[in-house]
Amino acid sequence: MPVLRQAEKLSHILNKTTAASLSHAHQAHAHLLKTGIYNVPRYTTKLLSLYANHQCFYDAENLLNSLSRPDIFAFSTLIYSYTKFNEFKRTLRLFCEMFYNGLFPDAHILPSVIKACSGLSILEIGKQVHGFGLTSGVALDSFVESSLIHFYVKCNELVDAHKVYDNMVERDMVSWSALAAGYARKGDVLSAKKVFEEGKKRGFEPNSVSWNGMIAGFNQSGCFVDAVFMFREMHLRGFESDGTSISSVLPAIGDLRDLKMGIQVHGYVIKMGFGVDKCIVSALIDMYSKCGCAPEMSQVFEEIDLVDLGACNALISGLSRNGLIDEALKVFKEFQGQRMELNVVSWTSMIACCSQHGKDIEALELFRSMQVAGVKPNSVTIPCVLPACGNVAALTHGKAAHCFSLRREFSDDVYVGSALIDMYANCGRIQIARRCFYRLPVRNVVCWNAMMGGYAMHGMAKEAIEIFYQMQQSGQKPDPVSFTSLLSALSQSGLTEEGHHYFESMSRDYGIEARVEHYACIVSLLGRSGKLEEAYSIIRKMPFEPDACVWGALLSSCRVHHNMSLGEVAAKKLFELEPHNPGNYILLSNIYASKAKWNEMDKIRNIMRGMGLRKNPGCSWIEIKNKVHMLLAGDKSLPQMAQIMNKLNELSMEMKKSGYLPHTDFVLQDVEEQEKEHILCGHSEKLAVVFGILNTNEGSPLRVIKNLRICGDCHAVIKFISRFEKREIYVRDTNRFHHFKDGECSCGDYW
DNA sequence: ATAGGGTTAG
Repeated sequence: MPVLRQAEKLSHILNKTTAASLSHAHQAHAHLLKTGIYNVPRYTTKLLSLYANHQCFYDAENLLNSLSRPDIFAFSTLIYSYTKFNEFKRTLRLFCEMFYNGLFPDAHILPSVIKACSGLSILEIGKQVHGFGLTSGVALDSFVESSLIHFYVKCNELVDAHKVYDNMVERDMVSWSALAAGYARKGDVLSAKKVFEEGKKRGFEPNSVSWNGMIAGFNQSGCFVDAVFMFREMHLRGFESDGTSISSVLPAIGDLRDLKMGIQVHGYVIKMGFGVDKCIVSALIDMYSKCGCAPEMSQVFEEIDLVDLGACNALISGLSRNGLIDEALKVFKEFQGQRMELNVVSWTSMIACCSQHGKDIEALELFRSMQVAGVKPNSVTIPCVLPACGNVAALTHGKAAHCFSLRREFSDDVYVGSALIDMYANCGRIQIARRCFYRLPVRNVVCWNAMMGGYAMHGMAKEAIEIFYQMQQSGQKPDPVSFTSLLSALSQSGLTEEGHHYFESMSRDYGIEARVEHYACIVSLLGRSGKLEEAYSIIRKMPFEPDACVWGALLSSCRVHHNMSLGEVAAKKLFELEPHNPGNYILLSNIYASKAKWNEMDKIRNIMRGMGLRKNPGCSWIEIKNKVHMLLAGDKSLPQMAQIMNKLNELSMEMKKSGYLPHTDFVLQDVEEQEKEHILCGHSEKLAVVFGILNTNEGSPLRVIKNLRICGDCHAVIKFISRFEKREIYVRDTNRFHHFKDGECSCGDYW
């Protein structure tokens, strides 16, 4: 067959090849191979683009590699497609190969290449591409420059983005809306609006992409008021919002809890027929959930014709946000049953829901199930599951999650890092927490606060103060949380003077007004050292209403220092603020008990009984050989209970011999006559310690975590055990570690 | 053939 005829045939096949039929492409490819017209760019380029649009990248690259002299069109076709399908690494590889083939990119290819650099957020490579563009002159093109602006914005280099913008000969709508959106995304409201206005001054009307970029940008940087403002402005200027603007503004409306506005937008959605848009529906569900409207949220979900995953996820997190944990779990299981392909967001939401609402074991179980289900946890999942590990001392699970992050290379993420610091500190491994902290290449305020909080929990005030100064030396300003951590560290160590100093300094030197949690810290700081009157006078001078935490801090201090009159004041307030919290009644009745005011004590107990309130069950966790054991006071079902009781008896004999007497106050009021005989009552932390002694090697330290405050009697008993059994014992209660060694405790006597 | 915008998890 003459070459011409063959070419015609090929051309015919290629023209027949629609997006739907790949077989024609393969046929044409075979034809190319058979004939000698392999290097006719017209055909190969067409074929390349067919392959690429079908995402048959293997075939496409095969074809490209078989060309003896691929031209620039062949490369640009494939590069364009790679970028279009987010195959950014392939884009960059091909870009390099172009140079090896002696070809130089033109202004048509660079935008795709730069977009790939944006997608991968690799600043260095992008800068090199930029440099090449400048030296070759290719960068003097508005398309290239716009993509460069976007690239620098994406890499958080606003200054460079602005430089590109400044050097442009002719700016267009795309360039200034990209820059304005960049400033909006960074939260620089003034610059964003300035650039936005400048475009208008030059005679360009913002189009829908410009408006949407601003709304989305403000939304992402937390400038919710500005996001909603832009949305309104857009309408005033006569722009109809499209689906994108709606789904960008709804989260902002939700965060502002602006239900009225939300309902208006919902109405608009219905009117415009946007109700079929997946993103909008998810955003509506999210908005209602943030406004606390669980029924409306569920209704939007009910009305969806074709349920999509985004909406399911929004529903799960919405239920969780509104405290409907069991509902969320039910819905999650239902979706699973309906063979819904749950993704990493679904699982992560569910895990977060459990770990945020005290269902730690469930969270750990879900984390395991998700991996069994073949869904890979990501850098958001890890910080959701780690607190659960910390709460129940599941160090092995925590370490596994740590290893997982190392393998997947997101252990350097600031949120993962902070959660790791927190988890290790909560599991009593402050040195590992410390190592994680110093390993982090970049730290934000959350990391610093986590480290300070860890030291606080371990009563290491000196180290906490050091971190407080280090963070400032490294240019990180403290935030309100930093002061909470710092003050609680000082409070744990009884550094009253210093605590007072930093409390004053907070507003004076740092411009941070004391929040209610800071008042709670300073009250417990003063209360701990017995300065109860001073604490009370601070409460009275507070510029806003003290909450239950503040009064609670005062009440527990009164309990420790046996101050009845102030204790009654605090308790009275607490009974108003949280009438159903049994802890407050118990504290007050314990104060009465310590003063032998049996009548008053009985009165409080009767009130409790009348309200049907029972003491929160105490429980402790201990991890032994990779398994977490939960111990409940008086749990008869524990297999080793008999052994534990034997051991307790043995210990109690020893204690009697060395003259130990239990506290005479509240502990004995709570227990059965028979148990009083044993001196050692059934409190869970004590059970956990003995359980640990029975099940671990001699000399190895024990780490126990308790959900409530450690009991005074247990405190003394564990001190004894630490000496008698020659064990280091760490017990963490609600906010700190008690380190028992050689009959001493790191925080001195019972607190 | 080329550039800019969206939902749900911390």
